[in-house]
Amino acid sequence: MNISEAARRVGLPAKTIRYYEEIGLVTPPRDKNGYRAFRSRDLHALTFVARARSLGFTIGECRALLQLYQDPTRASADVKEIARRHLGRIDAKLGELAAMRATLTELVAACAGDQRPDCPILKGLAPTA
Amino acid sequence: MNISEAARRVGLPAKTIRYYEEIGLVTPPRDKNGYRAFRSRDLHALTFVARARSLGFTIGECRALLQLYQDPTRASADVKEIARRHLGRIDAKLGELAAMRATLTELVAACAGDQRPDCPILKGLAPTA
DNA sequence: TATGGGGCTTCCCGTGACAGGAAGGTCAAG
DNA sequence: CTTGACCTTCCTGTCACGGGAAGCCCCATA
Repeated sequence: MNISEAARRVGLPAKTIRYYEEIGLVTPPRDKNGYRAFRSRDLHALTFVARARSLGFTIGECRALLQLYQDPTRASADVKEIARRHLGRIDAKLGELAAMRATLTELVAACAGDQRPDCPILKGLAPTA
Repeated sequence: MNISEAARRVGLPAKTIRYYEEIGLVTPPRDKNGYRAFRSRDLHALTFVARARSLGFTIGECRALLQLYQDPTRASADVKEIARRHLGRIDAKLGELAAMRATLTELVAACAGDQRPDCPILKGLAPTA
């Protein structure tokens, strides 16, 4: 199977699949003409990575998860540890964004949004001293 | 005032301040020895940008906000529009992260996290078919 | 058989917002 | 006079790709 068909099936751009091959996440063999020939295991790996990425795992984490996925002697504790760390990052990010949102919402609510120059948003950003 | 003192006062790394000068957010004059000489207006602008950045505005938005800040004939509507757009981005991001968090939390809860290979997290990432 | 239009390949540059580090000039203190 | 802390520019790397150029390859149609 050629790359565009593989891309269609796993829902990733062909560019991304080439990149994943370059960094060693998948290693599809080549046809005589040099075209990549994707096997079902390649599609499996790509789908796995696509899902992990959509949950926000980094490429490094995807690589580790993929190796665990392909290792029948894995310990689920190792998988869980990676996921827990990522969950921590997500919570941290959620906290940051919530704080930004709170401040911004206040400022936006306080701003008249008309033709006058007076603006609580700019005042909120300006140095206090 | 030299860069390290300016950095200390506005709470930004010197590297970042040089970068902000490079992209034209601040234009401190130079001493005879070539050192940047920060005036209070430069410190004001840097502090303003630092705060806007901490609220998640992009550099482009900071540039626009800074121009409005420095323009006494501005309309607060223009400021508010930038802030509203950004608020929309934050809400979108919060939504994405909340969805990731929900899925991940389920998977992590379902995983025993022991020495056995059976792992609901990996199952959740694996292709269904 | 020529040709035209896809699809495939590699290679290189650009993204955002900086961080790290090398090479070298400058300044104040001892 | 030297040392060490500044400062400067310049180059490279980050993360996860996207865009686009130059050049094969394959198939269908005239």
